[in-house]
Formats: sequence, C-alpha cells, structure tokens
Amino acid sequence: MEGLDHCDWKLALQELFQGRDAADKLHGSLFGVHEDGDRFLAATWEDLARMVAGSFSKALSLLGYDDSTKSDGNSLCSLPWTDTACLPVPNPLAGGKVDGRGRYKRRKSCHSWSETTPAHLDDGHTWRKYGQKPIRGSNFPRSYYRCTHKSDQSCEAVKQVQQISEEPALYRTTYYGHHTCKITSVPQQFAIPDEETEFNLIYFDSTAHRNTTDEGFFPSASFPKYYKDKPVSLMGGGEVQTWSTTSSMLGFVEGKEGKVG
DNA sequence: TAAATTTGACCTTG
DNA sequence: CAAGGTCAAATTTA
Repeated sequence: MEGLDHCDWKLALQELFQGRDAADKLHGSLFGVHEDGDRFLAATWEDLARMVAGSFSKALSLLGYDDSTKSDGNSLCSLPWTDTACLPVPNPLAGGKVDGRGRYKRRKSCHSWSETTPAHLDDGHTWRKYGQKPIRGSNFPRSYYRCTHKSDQSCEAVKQVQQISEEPALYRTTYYGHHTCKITSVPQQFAIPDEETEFNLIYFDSTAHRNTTDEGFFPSASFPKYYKDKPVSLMGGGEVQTWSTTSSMLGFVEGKEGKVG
C-alpha cells in the first residue's frame, strides 16, 4: 500500500470498518440473533448487504484492486473530510446584523460524504449539536453537529444526521469538512491491544505510512472482540453524543494528522 | 458551574 | 417566498 496516500488510507479504513460492521449485523440477523428478532425486515438485510458490498468495493478501490469506483477521476481526497473549501465562511456583506448571526455562506454543491447506517458509528470525534430542523418531505428532523473543538482548535468539521426510516431504523450522516483538531484521548479499546487471538478481523500495519515517532496512532491496530460485544448506540430522538467502536480507529487515524494550518 | 442541548430568530439560496 | 443552515440565548444536564 505504499502508493496509497493518507487520505485514501483513511477512507479505506472507514469503508472496511463500516463494511465489517454491516457484515456482523447481517450475519447476526441471518442467524436470528438480531435484537429485532422476527420483526427484522428484509429491507434491512438488503440495506446491510448493500453497505457491505459498497464498503468493501470502495476499500478495494482505494487499495488499488478495483478501479470501478474511481473511474470518475475524482480522488476520494476531495471528499468532505478534506474539503475545507465548501465550509461555510463568514460573509461580512450579509445581513448587516451586529450580533453576528447568519454571517455565513451556505455551502453550495460542495462534495459531501454520507453514509447510511442502522446505527450510529463512532468516528472518534466529539460533536456538539447546534441545530435541528424539520425537513420537508421527511417525518424526521435533521440534526446539525459541529466538532466540539471548533472554538478551541478551529476545527471546522460538521455533519448532519437524519433518520430516514423508522423500521428498520436507518440514519444518514453527511460529513462536511475534516477534523483539524487533535484527539488527545486514546480510546481504551486501542490503548491496550487485546490478545493475539482477538486480532481476527482486521489487522493494520501502518509501518508503510508512519514511523515510530508518530503520535496518536497504533503501529499495529486491530479489532478485537470488544467491537462485537459492544453494541453501537442507536440514535434516538436526535440525541446521540456517545458513540463507540467501529470508527474510533478512524478518528485516531484522522487525529494523527495534527493541526492543519 | 461548565458544557451540552434546545429552540426560535435570522440568514442564504434557489 | 419556501426551504434549509446557522447563530446564540435560554434551558438542561452532568
């Protein structure tokens, strides 16, 4: 993977984690252990299957084994993780208000990266909700989140979360911008790697990308059983602030970038 | 008491 | 003008 730049690397990890998450859920539901039991709908299987296929296809593409998803010539680095150009910027000409409200430009048709999941996944970052709006044509409101470190680290990452169906519960998360904040806390799951036997799902060797002095990333990361044992918190009533597991590693990967600019 | 959430006002865009 | 996105005061929570 020497040819993989950091952005593709992150995205590949994201897709792999998401794909495995969906695969686990699909496996559970196929064997009748899903929490919804008999009421678990075929539509959910379809969604999960689609997620599995999509995630792994993207990851493979990023890793150079399938160019079908890169045929448009767009590097995935142009996705919102790294696209700060589409972030809202102050607009001193707007409004003329003295209280600073509304001095921004709405992001237009900037790239957005979104995912639809049955549950919320931890991206390793903390978010603060700053708004909620009813969306025309949707039974569910859309929630707006920004990075908790917007003020202290000028981190401009934002995301929107909207429930798109009730049964099965599906949530669409759209990310804009990327995190420039540093993650200072190490997810415990990663701080103390589990026993070797637990490294059974995904194993990362970052030596091709990092040297030993790098901070905030494990030379060899894996996903031990904790992930399977710890259900991902569902987002109920627009309130989700405690995420865990799957993408914690991604958050960590993101965090190793350090501050930009 | 600090941090997070709620919610109505205000803004931009189409 | 409607819809969607953001701000910030008020309120809630830890």
